[in-house]
Amino acid sequence: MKTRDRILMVSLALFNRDGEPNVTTVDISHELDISPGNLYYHFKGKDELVNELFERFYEQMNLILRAPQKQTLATEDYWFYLIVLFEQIYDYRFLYRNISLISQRYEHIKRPLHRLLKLTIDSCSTVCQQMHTAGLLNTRQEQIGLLANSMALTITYWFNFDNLVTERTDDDYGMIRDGVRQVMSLITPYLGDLGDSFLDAINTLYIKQVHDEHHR
Amino acid sequence: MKTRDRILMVSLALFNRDGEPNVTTVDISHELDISPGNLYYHFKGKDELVNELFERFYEQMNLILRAPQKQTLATEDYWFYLIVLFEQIYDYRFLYRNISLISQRYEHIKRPLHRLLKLTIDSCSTVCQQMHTAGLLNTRQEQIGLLANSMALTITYWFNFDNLVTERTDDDYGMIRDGVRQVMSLITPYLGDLGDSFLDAINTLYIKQVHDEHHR
DNA sequence: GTCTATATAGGGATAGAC
DNA sequence: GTCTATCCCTATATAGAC
Repeated sequence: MKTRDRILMVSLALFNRDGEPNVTTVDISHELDISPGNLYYHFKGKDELVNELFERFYEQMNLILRAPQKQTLATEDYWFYLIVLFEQIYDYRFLYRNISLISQRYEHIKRPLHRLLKLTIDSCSTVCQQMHTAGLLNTRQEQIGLLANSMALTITYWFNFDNLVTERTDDDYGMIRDGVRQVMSLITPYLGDLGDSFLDAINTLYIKQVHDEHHR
Repeated sequence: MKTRDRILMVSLALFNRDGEPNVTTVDISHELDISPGNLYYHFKGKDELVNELFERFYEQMNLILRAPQKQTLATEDYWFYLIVLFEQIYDYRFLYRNISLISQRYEHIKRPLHRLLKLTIDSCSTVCQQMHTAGLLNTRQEQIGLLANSMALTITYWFNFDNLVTERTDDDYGMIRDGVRQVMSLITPYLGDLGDSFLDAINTLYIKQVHDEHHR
């Protein structure tokens, strides 16, 4: 594996673990057992490092978030869709952990990040609209905007919130599971009769997963 | 006004405007037209400054968040309650803007901040429980936990989210109004028949406020 | 490509005069 | 209480040898 790529991988890991503002170029090079000078041979500076990580994230997110607009998902796929989305964010959660600061400090990231957030709302909106059209979602038109906001807000800040409130270790997959569940809970009240059975299904799956983890 | 208090006030204003990590002790003293040395005469350092601001916030929040547990609110007061809560957070929004970082950097703040978040969830839970008992909230017991989570998450990150997504100027009162509306929207689907009229009432008030602002 | 050594800058903090 | 001067530390970044 090329040094350049190793730097990117280790940086991502450290940023996610300790938070981007708390990780220095010296920390990164030390973790890699290379000299700081070497790191600066591969990257002009910390900026370029963060920018490149963001770029990779951006490409992926763009694909994921635009998927619902390209083709209507099957009902049973919404669940899966959320998992994919959460897993992607989880991999680059450092970007969301100090989102204001990163948006301020890294000029190149500011605009595309803003676009991603807008896109997240749009994507949620599209999904709701599709469910509404399919007769699944029993909601008034003006509620959809608010609902999409709530979904996007939850998606954006879930790991942040969970991290502050619970005592989970950072690599706990339950973070993702609970995040998906939390977003789902925003939709269930609009599902009408389906809602209850849907809720039961989620809870069964939820309890099953917790059970599985416990006995692993 | 004593210098010590002026320092606190100006610090709060700068933290809120630019974000705590971007404000230095030199910035603060410069804004006050005093020397950095003078600032350090009144406060041991930036830590003590932030800690004291947080303490004031903590006292207030404690009072507000415990109110619902002390006595059941009248139905029409929930709206008002949310406004009070959002206004308090707005005054110290710098604490929420970089909440992870502040929780990491300021050891003294970590635990009480954690308690405040827990308390926020509890408070939301209590309110939901009360509405449920009063027959207003048509929800299954296990949904209340998730609902309280969503409310707390929205309350915690609203200004953050709004700030990233909209182009509002920071002193726009609409931030608070929309935040309240967003939290309310989480409850409305459970209000049954009342929900629609409630939703209409919110929207009327909302449109009225926007209209008023526009013609001020 | 990688190293060592070092420059630079900024923020936090103190000493001592007034 | 307030100021000036200054120190220290840390993080970013560069120069030049290997």
